Amino acid sequence: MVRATSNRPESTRRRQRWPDGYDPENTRKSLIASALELFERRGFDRTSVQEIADRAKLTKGAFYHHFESKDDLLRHIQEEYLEAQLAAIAKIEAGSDDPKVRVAELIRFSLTSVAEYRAHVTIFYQERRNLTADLFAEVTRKRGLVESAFAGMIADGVARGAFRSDVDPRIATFGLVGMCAWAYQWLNVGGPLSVDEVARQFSAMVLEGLYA
Amino acid sequence: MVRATSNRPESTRRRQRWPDGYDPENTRKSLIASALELFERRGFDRTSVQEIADRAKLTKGAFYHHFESKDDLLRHIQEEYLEAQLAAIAKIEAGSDDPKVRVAELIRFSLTSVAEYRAHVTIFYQERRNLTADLFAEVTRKRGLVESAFAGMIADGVARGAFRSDVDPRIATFGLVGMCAWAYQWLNVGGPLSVDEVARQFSAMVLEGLYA
DNA sequence: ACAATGCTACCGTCCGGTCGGAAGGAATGG
DNA sequence: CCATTCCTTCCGACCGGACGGTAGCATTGT
Repeated sequence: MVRATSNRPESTRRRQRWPDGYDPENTRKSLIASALELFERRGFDRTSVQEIADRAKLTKGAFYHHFESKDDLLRHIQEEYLEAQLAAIAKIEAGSDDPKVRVAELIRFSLTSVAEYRAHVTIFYQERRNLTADLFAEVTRKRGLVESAFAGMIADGVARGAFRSDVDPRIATFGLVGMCAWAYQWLNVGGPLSVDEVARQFSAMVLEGLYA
Repeated sequence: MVRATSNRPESTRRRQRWPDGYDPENTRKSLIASALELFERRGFDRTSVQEIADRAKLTKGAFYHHFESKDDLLRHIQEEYLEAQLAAIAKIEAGSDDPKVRVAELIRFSLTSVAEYRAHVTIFYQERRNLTADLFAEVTRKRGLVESAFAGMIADGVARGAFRSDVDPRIATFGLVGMCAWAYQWLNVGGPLSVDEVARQFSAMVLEGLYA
């Protein structure tokens, strides 16, 4: 439970040259990749630092050279995912302002990111409580921004008469977010259901309803 | 990770009488209650048996008298929840066979059970992987029955023309289940949103759509 | 020389689980 | 009615192992 950030100022770090194209930053990446896989499959608590190092064909010493603590690594993973989320939201908000289009876009984007960042997402939702209190608050805040985007678009749709007036934007948002977030439990990239098809079905269900 | 069931054959157990209405079965219950609270708040792995015992004003010795292992307790909690789920499903299936009514009922029931069994639900979804492989399979199977109920009702609605013909029952089911299951992340009984109101909104959104 | 990188060995702590036994009601037998 | 034994419940000390993290050193490129 060590505090303190480990943000290494990339700009001030002189990169060392290693033989035959070896890049020391790769070890960091492979440690993260190793952790992503292990955390996703067995959870944060049941994955030891030793195992993370082993899987990356390194040692604990190397791990603790690159990360302050196990928590620090978790934090890194969470932020990696959140940054991607926020960037994508911004892109959608810069596009069409038709509420229907926006909601459909948001659904599709959410599902895409679940498929793409599967391990990140799983870890994000399952291991949030392992963060320190203040870090948890920060992560929750950023996550709230994503949900606010949903809520804002729906509220906008209601205000402009595109959506039914008796829709409660907060509740509808919870439903939408849940629908999409839950996909991390069952949606696999190689599976029988394509992301686009799922997105289309979800949009149709939510926008037009199931009724014939 | 001990196997073996701890099902004590109640019928063959002679109950002992204790002074002033003391019931030894209360010990078991308070251990479970203690664990429910701690598992929900801090997770299975980060809760020690000692803490569970402490909170119930007992000792580890007492705990291991009533449960075979920590896993055994988790298993007990999971099954407690699943039994309640399956019973409720059966009740709905015995009621109206109008697909629209059934889907609405299922949504309301799902949300109600999330509100009522909040700790159980949280633990169920977050700690499934801590079960042994075969127990996990069993739990997943039972959970599958619940989801099959959703899927069956939607497929039925499509077949009978109540729902649009281009709806994929599998995907719609995933959406519905996700919407409801996700409620464990935000729905609180004492909160500003009543379960019935949320259920009505969800039903309207899914059945009639958002469009004005 | 120096900084970055990675390795080995080690430490203190905590945790799941075990074990022998204490307390005391229930059953038995006289 | 008392004495003995048995069973259930619970206690508390303890064990073995695993885990997060540290310290010191070896190697290598600049």
